Amino acid sequence: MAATEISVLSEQFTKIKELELMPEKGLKEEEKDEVCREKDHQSPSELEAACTSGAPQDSVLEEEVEPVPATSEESEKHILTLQTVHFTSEAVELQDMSLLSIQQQDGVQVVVQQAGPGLLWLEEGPRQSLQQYVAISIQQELYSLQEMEMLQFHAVEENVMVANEDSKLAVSLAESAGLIKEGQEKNQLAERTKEPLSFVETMSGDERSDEIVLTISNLNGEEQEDQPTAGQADVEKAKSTKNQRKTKGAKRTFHCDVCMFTSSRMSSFNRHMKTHTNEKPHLCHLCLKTFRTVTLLRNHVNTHTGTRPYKCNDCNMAFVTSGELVRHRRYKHTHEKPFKCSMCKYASVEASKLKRHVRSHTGERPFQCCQCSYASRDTYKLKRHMRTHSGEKPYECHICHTRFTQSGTMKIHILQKHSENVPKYQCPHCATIIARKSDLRVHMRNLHAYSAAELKCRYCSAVFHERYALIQHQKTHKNEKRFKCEHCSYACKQERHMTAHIRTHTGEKPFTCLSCNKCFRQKQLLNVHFRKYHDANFIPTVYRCCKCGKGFSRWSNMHRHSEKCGSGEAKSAASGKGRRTRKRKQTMLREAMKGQKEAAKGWKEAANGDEAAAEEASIPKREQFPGEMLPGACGETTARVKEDVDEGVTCEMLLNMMDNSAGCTGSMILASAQLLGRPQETDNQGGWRRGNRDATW
DNA sequence: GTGATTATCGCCCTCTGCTGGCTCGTT
DNA sequence: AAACGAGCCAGCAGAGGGCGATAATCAC
Repeated sequence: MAATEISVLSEQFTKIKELELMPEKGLKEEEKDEVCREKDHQSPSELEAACTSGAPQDSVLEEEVEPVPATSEESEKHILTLQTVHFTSEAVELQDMSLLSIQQQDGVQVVVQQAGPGLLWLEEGPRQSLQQYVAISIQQELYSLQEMEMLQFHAVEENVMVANEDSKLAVSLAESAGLIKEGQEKNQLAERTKEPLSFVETMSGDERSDEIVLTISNLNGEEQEDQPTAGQADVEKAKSTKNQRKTKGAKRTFHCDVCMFTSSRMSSFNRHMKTHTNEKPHLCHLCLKTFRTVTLLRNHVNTHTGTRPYKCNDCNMAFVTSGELVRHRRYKHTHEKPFKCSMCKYASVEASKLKRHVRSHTGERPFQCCQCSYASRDTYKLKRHMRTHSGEKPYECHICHTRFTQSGTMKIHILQKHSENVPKYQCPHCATIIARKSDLRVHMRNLHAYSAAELKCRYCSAVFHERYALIQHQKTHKNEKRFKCEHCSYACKQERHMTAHIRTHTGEKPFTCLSCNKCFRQKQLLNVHFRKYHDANFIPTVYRCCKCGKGFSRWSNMHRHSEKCGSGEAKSAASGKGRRTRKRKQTMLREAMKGQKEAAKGWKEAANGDEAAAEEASIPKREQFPGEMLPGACGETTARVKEDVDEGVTCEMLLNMMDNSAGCTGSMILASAQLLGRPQETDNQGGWRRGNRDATW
């Protein structure tokens, strides 16, 4: 706290008037502004007080009160102008704790309380919670107290410079009151309490008016950085209130009534006052823009001429002002960062950057969006955020003209969409390559993060703590023939297959032909037998080579022959493989392709199937997979049909079964027709053409 | 009083990371 | 066909760097 000079005549007391509250931003937390809120209740008239009992009868209080902004945007600083009240010291009994109570017109009291020898307290305001004490010594010192209670002493020591002709005496109020030790710092005091702390700055007022300007600052409050300045200055007021206050015979102090500016130099003060006016006498002859100072004009003209006299020795940058060059060198070359964060290792070149950084520690968000609850820590983020409300997308891709709200988003877009050498990010834990780093992070979080909960395999008892490991493990169960025969090497994927297989070891044949008593292991085999030997309408299939026309009772024999003949049988299968590689864009096509896959797998599996059952049915396995599925055939149905075939059930058996089944679908018929190699006998909907069937069967 | 220096404000930028919708492949 | 998973992608915000401009202060 800068000491200020005051001039208080001996044997004079002063009364307080509240001169002005400095308007501030409305973003301050209310708890910081208790003092101000209290003051808000005070109207100018409230501050007009009259001496009550105990006050000298011959004293006349001259009260000048200026309006207090009645907003919640309280100031952390208050200017109290003390005007001398000319009553004599004899009129005041300097007894301990005597009071000079000043009754204000509307009932609000300003209590002038004598704290002790040499001290005068001024208790202000109607509420005891606000106790702005100003202790004034009879010996010309002026002090302040926020709290004077012994046990919760919150007053802040403030050196009050006494602008005396003979001496400037800085006396700590607390020291004077004997309540705190000499030299105790106000910061230490601040740490001792969480209650708002205030201190008083005293500034010498106009000599003739004997005004003393007190600035009460809330020590717990934050700095006034980034707070809006006072409202637009009233130029006339500024001119009329050139408070070139000075102390009696001492160093003059010039105080701006528009803002808090003070200066001991007239030139500085005058230069400052020009900031409150629109006076810009210096004209640029190139663009007719005007400036306040010659220096500003010169810098501006340099922007026209491109003159940048301050050149960096380490790079080709040049600047208009020397300050810019110094700062540039700190950023780019010397890396000198004088502003260091006390809470982390951050350091910055500029103080404003440190202030901005500190908000990341404090969580302060002074910049509130007017349309939503968002608040940002700096102006740019708020401005950027406002685009979400306006829909503005100022950044456009020069290639595809897509627009973006942020330049970074556009940059990523161009890099990923329009660049050739797109960077890829390899997952360190697996082979996955991901285009964006952030997505790689998501990948690692989802798949490679340790899971405290046990991730159990759905097929076995294995347990994992990483999702990726679980997935990889479960893939090992895919196509796994989990049912293994205890008596041989046979294995299959379905339990019913194993049941049928076990009968080959036990010899069990539960299905008996009613006509000849022949027994079979599977019902389907019995059905085939019955139709072949006991059904008069049964016509055996003859497979003919498409090249030479030779007939065969078994498809496998025909196929083996046709390969030697150069038949296109094998060729058609190869062309189907090519189609499998095409991208499936439509559901029908996908299903068709799936059916082809299943058919191909079924073919392979059939080659390793139950030869005994096949022999028993007298139909070779390969006859069951003559070619590809047509588009539209249900893959699942094909798989089911294939599985039955795998058990030794022939296509004819299946068709019979389906023919007698109410649940028979077109796709099932079509699948069976495919398996029989006679898709031409189905209609467009997969239905069996009864006539053809009858002719064949 | 004036120029130089320093401090401050404000703006824009980049880098970074998270989020959720979308798309596509798999189940 | 639907559910689900995973990568792609744009939107959005946090944090900090850099600089233009101007006011305040210092030195002469």
